[in-house]
Order: sequence, then C-alpha cells, then structure tokens
Amino acid sequence: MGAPCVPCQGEEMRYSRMFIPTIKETPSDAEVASHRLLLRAGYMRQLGAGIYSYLPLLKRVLSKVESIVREEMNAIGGQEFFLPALHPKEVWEESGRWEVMGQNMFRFKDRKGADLGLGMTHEEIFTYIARDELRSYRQLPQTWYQIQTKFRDEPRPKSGLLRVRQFTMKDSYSFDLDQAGLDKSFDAHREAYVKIFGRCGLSFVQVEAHSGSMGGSASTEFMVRTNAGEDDVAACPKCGYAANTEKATSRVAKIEDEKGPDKPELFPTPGVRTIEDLTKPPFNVAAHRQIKTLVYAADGKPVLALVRGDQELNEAKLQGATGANEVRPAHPEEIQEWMGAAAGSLGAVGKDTGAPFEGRIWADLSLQGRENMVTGANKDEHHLKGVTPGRDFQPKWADLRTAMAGEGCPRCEGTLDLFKALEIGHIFKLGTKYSESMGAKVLDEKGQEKPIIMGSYGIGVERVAAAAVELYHDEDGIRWPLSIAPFHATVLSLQARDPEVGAAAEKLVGQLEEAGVETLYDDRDERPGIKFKDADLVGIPLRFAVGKKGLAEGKVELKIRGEKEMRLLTIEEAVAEAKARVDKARAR
RNA sequence: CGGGGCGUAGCGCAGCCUGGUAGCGCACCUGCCUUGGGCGCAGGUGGUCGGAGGUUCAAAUCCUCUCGCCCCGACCA
Repeated sequence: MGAPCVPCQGEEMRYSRMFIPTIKETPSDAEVASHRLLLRAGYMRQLGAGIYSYLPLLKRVLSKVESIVREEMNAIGGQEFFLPALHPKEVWEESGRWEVMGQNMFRFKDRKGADLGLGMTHEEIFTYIARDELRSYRQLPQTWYQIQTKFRDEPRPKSGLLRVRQFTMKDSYSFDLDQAGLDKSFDAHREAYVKIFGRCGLSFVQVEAHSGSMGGSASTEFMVRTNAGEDDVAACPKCGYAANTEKATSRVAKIEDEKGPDKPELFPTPGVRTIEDLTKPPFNVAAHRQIKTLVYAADGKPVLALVRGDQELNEAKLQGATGANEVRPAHPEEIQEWMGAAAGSLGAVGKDTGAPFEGRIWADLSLQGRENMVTGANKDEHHLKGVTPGRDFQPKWADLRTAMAGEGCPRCEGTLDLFKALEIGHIFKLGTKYSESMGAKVLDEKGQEKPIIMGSYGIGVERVAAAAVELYHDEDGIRWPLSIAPFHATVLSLQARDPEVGAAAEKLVGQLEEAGVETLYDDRDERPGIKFKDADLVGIPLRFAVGKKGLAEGKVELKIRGEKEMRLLTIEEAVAEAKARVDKARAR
C-alpha cells in the first residue's frame, strides 16, 4: 500500500475521542465468533434482521479490504465504475431475471407506479452499458468493476455479517470477443483473487462450484474453511480436488449383488416408512441394497429421482439433469395422486411407461449395473424385491447424489474429506447468457456480428472481514491480520495521570505515526486492566504498554496480539520494530 | 414457507404459572478511594413491561390479534 493508502496517514487517533463502544457481556443472540466479537468490540450494531450499522472501527477495516481489492483489480486492467443500486424493472426483464430472482430481490413502485428493484448483482446494468457503447472487437477486452452496496432479501439472514440483506460487493465483469479471451480474463481474476485474499491474511481454498441462477459454464468459489460457513466442500487431500458439494462428484465402490429372481416380487412391509425401517429385522435389507425413490416437481411436472438407500439426492444436480428452472419436492397430495401410494412405499417399477412419469425417471449412476434390489411397490406398506434397474424400469442415468466424506476422489485414488466453508469470492464464466438476451454484440474483424463473451466476478467485502475474525480470534477477542486491522498498533498509557508516562506515550505515538504506523493511542483515564481487556478485544496487532515499571528502565513493552512473550524495548527500538512489521505487510 | 424460542432500563436477566407499589447485575451520573488484566465504598439517573384490542375493581402477568428478533429446517446470485 503506497500512496493511495487508505484511511489515516499521519493522523493521531485518541481512544478517548474515538467511538469504540465495547461491551463486557455477550449479546445473547450472537452465535458465531465473528458476530459476537464484532458486536462486543464495538465494530458494528444491528439495525434489523440482516442489516447492520458499521461503526468507525469496522469502516476502517472494510476500507482496507477495499483498497487491497482496488489495487489488485487495477493491476489486471480493471476500470472502476459506480453504478446505480436502483434498477428499473425493464432492464431485468431483458435478461429474464426479473422473474427468476423471485422474492430474493427487493422490489417496490415509485410514485408514478413504475416497478423498481434494488440491485442484488449488476450483470444487467453493466451489460446495458456494454450493449449501447461497445461496437467493435477493437474495443475489447474490457474489465469493469465497482465496489458497491448490494441488496438481497434473504429468506433467513443469520450469523452477523455472514448472511445479510445489505452488503458491499466488489463485482467485476469481463467482455471478450471469444472463448480464449474469456479464459484469459477468468485466469487473470483468479490470480488477482489469490493475491487479494493472501494480502488480507486469509487462508482459503478454490473449489469448483455450481453456477446457480448466474448461468454460465464454469465457476470457482473462494472458500475459507470454518464451521461458521454454510457451504459444504468435498476435498481430496491427495490430488487437491475440491468442489462444493452442490457440484462435487465421487467414486463409489462397485457392489456385487447376488442373483435374484427373473422379475420383482411383492412382499408386505407393515409399518415400514423409512429406509432405516427396512434395514431392521425381520427384513434386514442393507441400505445400499435399497433404491430410494424421491418424487419431485420440475417446473411443475412430476419426475422421479432414484438414489441408493444410503445416499442423499443433490437437488442442484437433479435440476441440472432435468434442465428445469425449478425443482421442488412433491407435496404429499401430489405424491398420492401420481404414485397411488404415500411416501415410504414408493418405487419406479411400472412408472416408466405411461403418464405421468414416462421418460421422466432419473437414476443415479451408482445404481447402474445393480440387480436384485428392494424398493417401494407403490402400494402402501408393500415393497418389491429382486428389482433390477434397466430391466424392470428404464431410467435416464445421471450423477444425482451428494458426495459424502469417505467416498473416492473422482480424479485420483484418494478419499474425499468434507468440511464447512464460507464463500468469500466467486468467479463465473458467463459466456453469452446476458449478451445474447440483451443484445450486446460487436463486429469482429471480418465484419461479422458476435455476442460479447462475458465473465462475472464477485468478492464479499464484509465477508472477508468476518472470515478473518472467524479464522483469527481467541477467548480474549479478535486477532486481526496486520494488513486489514483497523490500526497497526495501539499504545496504552498505563498511568494516564502520570506526566512522565503521558510524555513517553505521546512521544512513542508521535514517532510511530511518523514512521507510517497507524496508531490508536489509549489515553483514557482508566485502570490498566480495562485498557488491556479492550486492546485484546479490539484485536489490534501490535500493543505497546507504557507504564512506570518499564519507564524505570527507560523501556516500553511490546506484545504481539496472540503471542505470549512481551518484550521491553526502548522507544527507538519499538518504533523500528513496528515499522519493520508494517512495511513487510504492505510489501506483500 | 414449516417447526421452536424470545420481546420487561443502554446490555444481560428475574418477575408471568397463582392478576394487587416493576426488580437484580453490569453500564451511566456524583463524591471519596484506587491505578500493570474489566478495583472498592456511598449516593443517584433511567422502564409507554414490543404494539393494539379484550376480560377484570385492578393486567408485565389471563385471552385475541399484530409487529419484531433469534434458532432449526426448506431456500439461497
């Protein structure tokens, strides 16, 4: 961080004048560490569900994250914009997403009755500009970005800053003439993101992801491994394969079945409602020998999804396989009407011919080649045994199951691990989804009209800060990485009324500022204990304590937040040490 | 959208079942005291009990409706 360095250079910040409302008691409804600590340490306050006010300390952290993002985006040729958050309906209708976004978009009418939405992402708005202004391949490629507030009416805001309804996002968009250009833009972003998150001090992984309602061909998520996260990642420690479980595939061991009868046989199963019930006596059918039959509505039309009894269906994969816009579990009444039986006794046998399921049965690949299995008979409290997929019914084969820990890696001989993770960034190859629907085209060198090939790339700014807190905290408070801490250093005057202590503290603060070390000077007339507690809670990396004890030897005390040792240094040594650490963090 | 929980002083909570003067701790203010890990003593300030309606002589407490927040699930660019 050189010249454009953010908030404060050469300024002197006195704790007694700064608004840092720390609280001793833990707010009762804060569950995750970042939520609890950001509230307690005076970084933010809640205004409503998923709506937070950012206080001065948090604003400083976010500004630092944004500066790092800006530097790295500019370094790959990104140009900063600032687009409206207020979007007329018509723009979103062009891409079809006014409909697709559903309740997740905040919507309202203006005084004239016109429909407006609050921006939840900006593909449409950037494409609108590109469509009007980009005419020739000579103008490509372009990389445009902004750091802006997004609004999403989340069904369930939670976990403090991790899932909110208003937040700051760096979003960028690349415009290229061809696929090779997109690949370059995508890779440039990937490298920029690695630098950004690295400079922010985060440890993170890149994982293959599902594109969701963004559309497009490929996407990579940047994830921080933490139990506070809401995503599940399957990863192979051996080859590095990592994917969101929405997308992850796996290798399952082949199961050899015993030969069964030539055709399915009906048998009564009184009281059996679940896979587990069937595994118990007197039936004793192992879960992996059962076919789990799930009834879904895909864009309103019935489909059957089959997975092994010991596996879970992945709805995102089912949606992909069916090509539907929306899939949902069928309601009990629909199940009764379509299947003629209630959940618990459902099966695919006999359903592949005739309405409503003809040609609409999908089965997971792990059922391929299996025989002599057990499944529901579509007659309450009855099942069929000796069922062989492909003989007794004809499904369409697809990867439908959710990958599980302990299954084989799809890329190598390794075994998959599963862990919770928090998404802090996501990069997408969009292709022509928006340029085609909105008519963003350029002429190529042969004079041919071509839709612009687009990419879209996001970083959740608050999530970067919250992820840092999740990753780096202890029972006393936050332990910020130096690069995004609200201040590099804090100086505590332990006996604020003692003139000698005050003078030494002021001298140290002055020299630190001069050396470019952002310093919070705790000049309050408080007991030392309060200052130590607050310093730990707020989490500033370098803590200098100036007190009578040390001054007796002409020294001040340095403690690095999160480390045990304290060191006694002269003021000159202290300043040199702080400067060295800060310069090193900036150089990264 | 389904299930559960909670709204009483700035924060954390008790009181509610069994209706009858609204309480405790922290914070805050004043004074004294204390000063290397959220001191001590004394005295204070502060509450339409989320809102509306109802029952009752009387409602924080019982009933109805409503708003908000949190958790689990569903959903989630």
